[in-house]
Amino acid sequence: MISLLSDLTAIASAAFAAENLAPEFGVVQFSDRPDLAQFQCNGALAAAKAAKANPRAIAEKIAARLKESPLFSDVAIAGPGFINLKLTDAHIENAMSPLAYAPDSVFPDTGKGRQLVLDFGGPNVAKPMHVGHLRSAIIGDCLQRLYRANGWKVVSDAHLGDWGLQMGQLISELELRQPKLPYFESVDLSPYPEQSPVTMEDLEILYPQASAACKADPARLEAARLATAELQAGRPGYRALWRHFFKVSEAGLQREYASLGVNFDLWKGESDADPFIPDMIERLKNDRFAVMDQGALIVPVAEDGDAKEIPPLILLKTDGAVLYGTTDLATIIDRVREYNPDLILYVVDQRQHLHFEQVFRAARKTGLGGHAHLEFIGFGTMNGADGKPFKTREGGVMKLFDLLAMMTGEAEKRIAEQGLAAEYPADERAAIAKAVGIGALKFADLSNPRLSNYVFDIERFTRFEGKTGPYLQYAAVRIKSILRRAHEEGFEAAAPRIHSEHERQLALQILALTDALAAAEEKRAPNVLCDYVFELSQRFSRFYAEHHIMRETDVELRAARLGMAALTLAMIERVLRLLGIEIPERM
RNA sequence: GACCCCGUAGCUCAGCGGAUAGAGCAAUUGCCUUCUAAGCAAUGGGUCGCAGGUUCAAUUCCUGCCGGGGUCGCCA
Repeated sequence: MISLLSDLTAIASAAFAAENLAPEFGVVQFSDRPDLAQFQCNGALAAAKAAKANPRAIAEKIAARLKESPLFSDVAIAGPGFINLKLTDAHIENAMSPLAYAPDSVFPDTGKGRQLVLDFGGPNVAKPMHVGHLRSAIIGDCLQRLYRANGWKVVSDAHLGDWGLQMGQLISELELRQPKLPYFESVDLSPYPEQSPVTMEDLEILYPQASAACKADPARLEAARLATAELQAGRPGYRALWRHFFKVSEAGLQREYASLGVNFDLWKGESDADPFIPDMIERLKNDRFAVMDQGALIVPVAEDGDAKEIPPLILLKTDGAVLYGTTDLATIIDRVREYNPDLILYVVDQRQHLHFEQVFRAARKTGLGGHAHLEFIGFGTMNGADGKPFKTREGGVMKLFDLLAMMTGEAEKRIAEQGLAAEYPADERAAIAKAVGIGALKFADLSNPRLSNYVFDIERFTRFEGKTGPYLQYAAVRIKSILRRAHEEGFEAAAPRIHSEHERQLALQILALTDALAAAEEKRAPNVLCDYVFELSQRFSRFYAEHHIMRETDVELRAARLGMAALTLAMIERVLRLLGIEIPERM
């Protein structure tokens, strides 16, 4: 692992310590002024403030010590006391050399020995997946890949919504339509039929109608509530029917996630927490954490110093049914018992922030979270051109399946427009279009900071120019093409060397990946990776425009440049893999 | 009403205590008989919502205001 920033920070910290100043002042960062330096340390300014001393005088002392290190080709003081640093080319080349034969050594071992559980706050059973679930899937998938690559043990859970009111709504709706089905007898008639009475298509029609009926008619809502409570209480026919709903939906959801290239270790749902609920409630009542209030069983979670009143977490409704707060809390018990995680991340829409704040407080207060740090990873919405959450042209919620088809179609159009892949077999062309369409969508989504809302603009996302997924895929394909030709010509590659400013800038960016990976993990921010890989591709393009590799007659120089190209590709591949974006072999 | 997020170039967005505020798109201008020009090089474009405050230093932190989005116990 090569973390230039950590290494340089260690050296600068030692210099501060040697001057009897706090080593924390030695933080080194990439330079804000690339025209002046590669790296900078601003610690002298802060140290001067703390010691009420002259910042330039402190900077002079630190710089004098740094100049003793053979790593630097230049140590300079600028402005009020910035310490500007440049590395020697020899050091940059040395730092790159391990990467050339072990590219995976870029990954920082930040997660070593630590366990992460990733909760995707998944879609609801019996409802089709739509764009609202897109960001959770894309961001969550990127995070699971990133944490795994950085050495964490990761367990990801789709965590389907399968235990709430929507199940009762479906059951009572179906009961109304087909009262003769055995599931509705109040006595246990098991074994129930193995064949589901409904298909996914049936559910997609059934649910909106049930939902609308409940909105319009209080009696229907009451029936749905009752069915929910009875399902949770264990009524055999309802449980059997519910299992059919779950199975039928799960198959459909797995297909949709797979087409997006997203996989989970666990396909659990809220219902999997059910066995833990009775004990949990018993314990929380005994320990006086849970109290009755207005007919419901709640856990008060207000804390001193709250800027506003935080409502309590409701464990049991007046009718005895549980809510998602209950299952979320019980799920923590399950996860602590099963994995004893250090960290649990919830990748869920920002609008659920308050809900998770309540759950986390309840977990902390009652101690049932073990030593796990619970963290809410919120995200903004994908909006239409009108600034409202993205809808179909007809105003309905767009299904994920349709969105992916739309992206692939647009990609196909773009590829054809450019006359790319024209003479490739049709199936390869289709595969490229799919990779480009999905890559465009994922990159557009991930390159925004998580919390920002963004506007869906298919035309912009699928462009091959600018900061887009297709641009990056194409950049990688171009490098592949060069390497393939070189191979055909029998040209050897060697360790990358620095002969020009373009090579120096490219090499520094290659070496910045470890720090970018660590920063992306720490901030749980995929956009850091997007920024990194875009900058890397741009620097490669400059290098590529300036230095013609194949035409280079100096054999050693050509070999070093091939090595640089290969190393750049290796880094782009690694980052795009973390983003969940495929790179075609050719385009 | 309270609380949370957001207001930065024509557009979409970064940056979030430091040196000349960045990128992509759009605009203008060069560069393809040369590794895929989907690129590269260059130019123009900003009182960082408004008003105060803290600091040697504020787009960045604090307060107030204006504008947009969101949330506020028995849905998820």
